[in-house]
Amino acid sequence: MKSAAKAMQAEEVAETGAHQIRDAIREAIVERRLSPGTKLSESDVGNLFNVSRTLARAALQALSYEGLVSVEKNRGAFVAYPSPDEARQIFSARRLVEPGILREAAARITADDIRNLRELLQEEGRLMSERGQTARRAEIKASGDFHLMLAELSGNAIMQRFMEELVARSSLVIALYGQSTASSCGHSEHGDIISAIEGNELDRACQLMLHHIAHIEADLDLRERKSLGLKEAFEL
Amino acid sequence: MKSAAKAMQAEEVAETGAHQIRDAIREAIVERRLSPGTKLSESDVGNLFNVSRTLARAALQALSYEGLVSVEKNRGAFVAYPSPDEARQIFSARRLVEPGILREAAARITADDIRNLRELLQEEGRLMSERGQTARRAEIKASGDFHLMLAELSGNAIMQRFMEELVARSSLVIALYGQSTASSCGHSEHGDIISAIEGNELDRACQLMLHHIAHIEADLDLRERKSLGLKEAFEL
DNA sequence: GCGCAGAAAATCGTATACAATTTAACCGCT
DNA sequence: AGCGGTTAAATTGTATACGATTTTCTGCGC
Repeated sequence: MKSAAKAMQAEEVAETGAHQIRDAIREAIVERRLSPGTKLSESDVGNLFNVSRTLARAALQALSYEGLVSVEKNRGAFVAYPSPDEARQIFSARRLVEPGILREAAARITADDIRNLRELLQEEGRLMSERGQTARRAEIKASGDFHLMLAELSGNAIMQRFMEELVARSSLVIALYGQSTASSCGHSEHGDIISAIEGNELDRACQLMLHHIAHIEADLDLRERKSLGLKEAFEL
Repeated sequence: MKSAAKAMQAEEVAETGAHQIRDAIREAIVERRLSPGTKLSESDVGNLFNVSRTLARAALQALSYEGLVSVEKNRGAFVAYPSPDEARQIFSARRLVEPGILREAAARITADDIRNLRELLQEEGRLMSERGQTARRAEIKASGDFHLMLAELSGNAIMQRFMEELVARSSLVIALYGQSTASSCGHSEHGDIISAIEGNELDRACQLMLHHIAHIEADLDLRERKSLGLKEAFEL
C-alpha cells in the first residue's frame, strides 16, 4: 500500500543505499525490536548492513529528522527516548490534524477504499487473537496502518508524510509509557470510524477519531521517569 | 525569536557545520535570493562555505527533507520547483493545521505575546512602505514570521517545526506562481487576526485565518507551466 | 577497597580519494 | 551547417583516512 502511493507521485529519492538502511532501522524501531535509548553507533550500523560509515551516518541523520533517533554531538545516535512532554505534543499534534485528514479522506473515499480499510481491520483483528512476538509486531504495524491509510486517502502527500512521522513516534511513546500490554485497546474503534465515514456521518467520525486518540493516550503513564537512580531506587 | 524558542527546548543538533550551511541556504531560498530550479552542486556549496563536500552534501540532504531542495539521483540538488499540485497540497495542509494552531496559541497567549505580535506587525508594515530588495526580503520574512510566531505560541514544538516547513515551502510557491508583485496583500489581515484573538473571538479568528490563507492562494496562478518547450513556445 | 589521574580504545567530525554516472566537448561524417 | 558517436570533463556515490572528542581501562596513591 505504501509503496504504491510513493511510486504514484514520482518520488525520487536522494540516496540509494542510505535509504534502505533508514527504512530498515525505522521499521525495527516502530516494531519495537529496538528499544528507546539503544545506542546506534555508526560503525555498528555500517557493519550490519555492509556499508561504510558514510551511509550509516546518512541513514541515522535522516532518522533524526523524523524524530525517531536523537543524535548527540560527539556522542552518537540513540533510538529516541521521548520525554513525557514530547509525548503529549505528539498526541496533541495528532488530535490537531487527524480530524482534518479524516474529513479530506472522507471526501474522496471510494467503495473500493472502504473495502480495503475493512480488510486491513480484519487482518488486525486476526493478529490480535494470535500470540507470539511476530504477531504482536504485525499487530502494532497494522494498528498504525489504519491511520496511515486514511492519510493516504486524503490525497495530500505532505500530510501523509507528517502522519507517518507522528504514527512512528507514537509507537515509541507507547513502547515507553504504555501500561496495558494490549496495544489492541482501540481496535473496535477503528471499525466504528469506518462505519461513520461510510454512513456519511462526518462529524461523528471526527468525534470518534478524537475519542480514539484520547483512549490511546489514556493508556499512557506520562510521569517523568528520571531513571530514579541511586538512592530513590532503594529507598523503599 | 526563533533562536530563543530553539534554545528553550534544549535542541541538540546533529552536525556542527552542516547546520549553519543548511540554515544559510534555507534563508537564501526563503528570501528568494535563490530561485526555484537553481542547481546547488555539492562542490560549489562546499567551496562557498569553505567546507568539504561531505558537509555540503549533508546540508543539501537536510534541506531535501524539508522539501526546499530536491535531489535527483546522480544528478545533484536543485532548489525545489513545486508543481501546482504540490502547491495546492501545501496550502491545503496550512488550512488544515493553522486554525488548530491558532486555537492552541490563543489558549496560552499572554499580554506580552500580543505586544510582541503587534510589534512584528508594525515592523512588517514599515518594511512594506520601504523600497529596495533588502526591504522586500525582510518583508517576506516578516510576513511568514507572523504565522511562525503563532506556532511558537502554541507550545507544540512538533507543530512549530511543521509550520516552519510549510511557511518556507509557501515562499517557494509564491515565488513561482505569485501574480501580484506585492506579497503584502494580506498584511492587514494579520492585524485582524490578532484583534480577534485578543477579543476572545476564537471562532472568528479561525475564520479570518482561513480567509487569509485563501487570499494568499487566490493570488497564485496555478496553471501547469510545462516549460512549454519546443513548438508551443513559438506557435503564436 | 575506593577514588582519581593518565593513557589506551572507541567513536564521532570532517576531509580526501577513488569509482560510477552524467554532462559537455570534440570530431569526423553526411 | 547539422548530426551522431566517441571521448574527456565534471559531478555524484561511496569508501577510506585522519584529527578531535568521549569513553573506558589501568594503575597508583590513599
